Amino acid sequence: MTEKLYTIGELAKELDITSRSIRFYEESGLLNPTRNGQNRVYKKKDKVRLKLVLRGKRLGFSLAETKTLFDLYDSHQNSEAQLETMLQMTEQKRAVMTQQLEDIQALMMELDEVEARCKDELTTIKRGKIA
Amino acid sequence: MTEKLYTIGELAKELDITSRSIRFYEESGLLNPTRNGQNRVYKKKDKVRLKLVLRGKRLGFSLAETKTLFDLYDSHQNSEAQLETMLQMTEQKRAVMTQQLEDIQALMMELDEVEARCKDELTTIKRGKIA
DNA sequence: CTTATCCTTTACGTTAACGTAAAGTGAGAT
DNA sequence: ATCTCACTTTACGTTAACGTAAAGGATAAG
Repeated sequence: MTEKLYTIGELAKELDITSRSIRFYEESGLLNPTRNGQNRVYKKKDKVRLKLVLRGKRLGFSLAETKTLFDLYDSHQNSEAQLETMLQMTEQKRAVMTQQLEDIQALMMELDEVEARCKDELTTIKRGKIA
Repeated sequence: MTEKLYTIGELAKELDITSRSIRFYEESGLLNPTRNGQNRVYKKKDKVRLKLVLRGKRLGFSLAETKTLFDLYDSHQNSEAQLETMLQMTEQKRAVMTQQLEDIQALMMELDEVEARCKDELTTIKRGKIA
């Protein structure tokens, strides 16, 4: 069973980003694809990493933050200091996400209201047109 | 009952941002405080707006997007086109937030795992120290 | 053989969201 | 009176995350 490989273009298309972005993430130390000659070759593992980067972005992580997490995760040294740094970061992120959850819920409710009003208004307008 | 008023510094301190940011938001058309001479005077309504801007930021809204929403909300013209634009935007944002919710849940679970491992490792290390 | 389509590197350009410094105004305390 | 402090405007600087153009190499199709 041979592993599935990707070119940069394929990955870009599939994840709906540009090749430039992928190269930039590599420049930033977030990816390390192998090479076939001068061309980059991405494996499943690389794709997973890339997806993690994108998820991080959606959640408001900077590339630098994501890199720190990757580095911590990669270095399997697990020194006491490292672990505590890790726990500290997770704690912090948890707080941010909790806040985000609150924000999302609040905004969702407001969107519901706005939507209801809009639809109300629209039907009123249309009734006017009929009459 | 006289309404409570704020200076820019008070607002900045309370919301933990800089005065510069608040001025920048005004420059961007998001705020319109009254003046006492040359000094800005903020009322409750302005504070609410500012809070909305900050919540928007936490959710990944650009200032431009927030402004568009404010403008749509402010202009009470409620033309059919306007309303449909509004509905379209809310729909779009709802999608983004749904994605964010998924992302948060996924990450939360991973954080749980990481935390568990870290704590495990730490107690192991400490047991080693005792022995 | 050339045309097209990927890929590559190098390097300068761009945008958002402020930071920061300079220079000045107005009110209150000493 | 002058000092201090919070406010003001103007304007240039900064950072992240790419965009984009230039110039070229490799491979498959016509």
